Amino acid sequence: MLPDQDILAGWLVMTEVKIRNMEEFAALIGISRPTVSKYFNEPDSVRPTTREKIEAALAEHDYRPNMYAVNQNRKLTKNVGIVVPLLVDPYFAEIARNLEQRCIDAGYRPTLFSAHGTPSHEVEILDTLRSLKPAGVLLAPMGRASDRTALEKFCGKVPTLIFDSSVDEIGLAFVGSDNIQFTTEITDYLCRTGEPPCFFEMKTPANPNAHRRRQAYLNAMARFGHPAQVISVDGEGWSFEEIGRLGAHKAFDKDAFSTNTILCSNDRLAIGFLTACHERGIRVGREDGCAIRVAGQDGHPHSRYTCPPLTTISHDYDAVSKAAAGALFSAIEGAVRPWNSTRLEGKLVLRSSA
Amino acid sequence: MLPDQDILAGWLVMTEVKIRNMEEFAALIGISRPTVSKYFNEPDSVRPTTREKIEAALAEHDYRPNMYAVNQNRKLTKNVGIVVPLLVDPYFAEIARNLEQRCIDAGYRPTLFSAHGTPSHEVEILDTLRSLKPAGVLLAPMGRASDRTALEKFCGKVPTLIFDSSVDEIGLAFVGSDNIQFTTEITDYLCRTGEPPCFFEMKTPANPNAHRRRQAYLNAMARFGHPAQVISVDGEGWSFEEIGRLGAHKAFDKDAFSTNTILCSNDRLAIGFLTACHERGIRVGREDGCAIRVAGQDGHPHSRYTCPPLTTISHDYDAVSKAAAGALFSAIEGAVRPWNSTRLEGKLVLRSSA
DNA sequence: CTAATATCTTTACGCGCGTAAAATTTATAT
DNA sequence: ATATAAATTTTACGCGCGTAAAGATATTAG
Repeated sequence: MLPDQDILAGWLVMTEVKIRNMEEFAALIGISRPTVSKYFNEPDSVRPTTREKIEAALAEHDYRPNMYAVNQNRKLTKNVGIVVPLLVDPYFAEIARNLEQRCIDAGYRPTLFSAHGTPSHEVEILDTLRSLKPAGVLLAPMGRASDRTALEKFCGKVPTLIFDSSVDEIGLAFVGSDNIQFTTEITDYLCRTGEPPCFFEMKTPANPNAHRRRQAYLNAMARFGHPAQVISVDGEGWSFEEIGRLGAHKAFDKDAFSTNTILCSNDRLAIGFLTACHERGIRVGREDGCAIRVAGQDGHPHSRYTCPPLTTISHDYDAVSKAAAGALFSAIEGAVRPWNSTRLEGKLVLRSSA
Repeated sequence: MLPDQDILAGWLVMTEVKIRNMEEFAALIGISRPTVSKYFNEPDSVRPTTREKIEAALAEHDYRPNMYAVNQNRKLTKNVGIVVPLLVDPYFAEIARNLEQRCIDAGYRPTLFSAHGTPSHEVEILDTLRSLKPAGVLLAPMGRASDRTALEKFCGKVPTLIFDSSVDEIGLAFVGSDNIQFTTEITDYLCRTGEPPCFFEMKTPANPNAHRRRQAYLNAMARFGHPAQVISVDGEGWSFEEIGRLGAHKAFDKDAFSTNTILCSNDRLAIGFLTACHERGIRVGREDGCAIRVAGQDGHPHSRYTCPPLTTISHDYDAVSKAAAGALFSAIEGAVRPWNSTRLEGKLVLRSSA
């Protein structure tokens, strides 16, 4: 019960009243706590007139339910975890941003996590996540380095949608880009507009997308009747630019390229490749006077600003995040569907590098 | 109380027992719940022998306290909010990563937030943050567009350390880089090694760092006895690369540069500037045959991979985040100090662009 | 206007844990 | 061994809210 003098004080001084809990807040408006509780869980479940009263009071006295008390008994909260392998990579930052917004719009409370390129970190995140009792998780796994057992165990306990990089048949479903289409389309473009490309990649790529892309390149070249060449460079970890740069230098040193067109497995490798080209004084582009053409894959946020701007095939960020978030939400809300994989097409982005 | 058959089952099947709460967990080990509770709040506060018993049980039955129940009564949790204006900018992603790790190492639970370049988002984050009852917050404000009133109000309720971009005398303290030193040092370098630079910036910069840098440039040029030229380009928002690119084109069109050396207010502007140069066929660098020199400021993670690699003056990421996190933690743990401002020096990174 | 229905109020309990106080056991010092 | 301090157990209460049940009230349909 709220003492009368407090109500009076609140009436006189407005925002000065400190509301400690739902009880006090309800008393202030003159309705019962259970009704207020109902409002917070489903605003439409109360009569319009009471809803107005609550919202009016809400505007004046900035009370909000104690989220810890709210979630204590709830078996599933409104939390959604978003996990990416490396937030310092703007590609992941961008898709995470997109997913985050969709969660908010759907009434969930997203929390962002990055494994920062460290597999052990990924496991710790899953651990942390479990104690958050999330309604669901959107997870872009690290890939090869991921602890499969830990992932599987986690997916068994929390509704998890895998995106970006697939781990076979784990979680609710997979949503990502169609890497086959990516590489096929850009290979096709490169073949049509100049010398057929070679394929520049990491020897031990971080995730299976890279393998799909290599295979798609090989298939496309075979279909077009061109000789294929894959250049796999050394390097571990997530410093793709540096790996690309060093690998390019090494390849140039060995005169490894049998063509003037280089298709990189991803944009970050291509960025490093371009740096190496600049360092060697090699002009890159499709114009006259350029020695080689370089293309990437991903539509990395930075690809527009490389020198020359990078021709690439871009993820449909919006479509991927929409599909991923949508699939998770419908699963959370009860839809039961067998595991399935959605792979969305990318769009060619023609710029001056190739 | 745990029924005997469950204990037996636990003994036989090990991890099969589902422990629902601290009561059951304590009963399993044979100690009292309050002691277990004490352990979780301060492992050293219990006798070594009991601690061992608890940790042994912990290793076997993956029980962890319900964090919602734990935080419900706690006035301050172990949560720490980390808020940046734009996580898609690798500069912020990198410093956030650094801060996050320091929080974990210090026993706090960091949660990452990005305003995604939208001021209203920043306010919403502060709102969300309040309901998290964080022990403290590390906040890099958006700057000019921030809602000062909201910031001030928030800082009055939650121990908040401001970093990166200062808002005068708000929060516990400010930790950031010494923009004066930044610009003075790189201006000095440019003057010593070639034509004195002009200063390329946004007309309406996002945060006060830009003003400090411009002023430091003007002061340095005056001190060195060189004529100063500031080129302020149009553009709102956080798409610095595009603003730099378009601004550079416009400036070149008007033949605005009175010198062959351009010092950009930050690296992202410089990246856009370099793109414009490439688009116009202008060779950038300090070597023979280059038309202009371009330098940035920030030591952006990407600056190593521009073409040419960007000469810049880099934040001491490690020192800044160490000072920021340290100041917050000591304040949380009771240290009372008047508001103060720490500005750390940057290090010149010489690359081929200037 | 009455009946049926939707909404609200009252009352009451439980969640998982923090935490205080008093009694008891254990460790350490004399 | 005894006194003293430290750690632990027992007991008990409260936090802020979800939620169920039963009765009261308001709304809508007929």
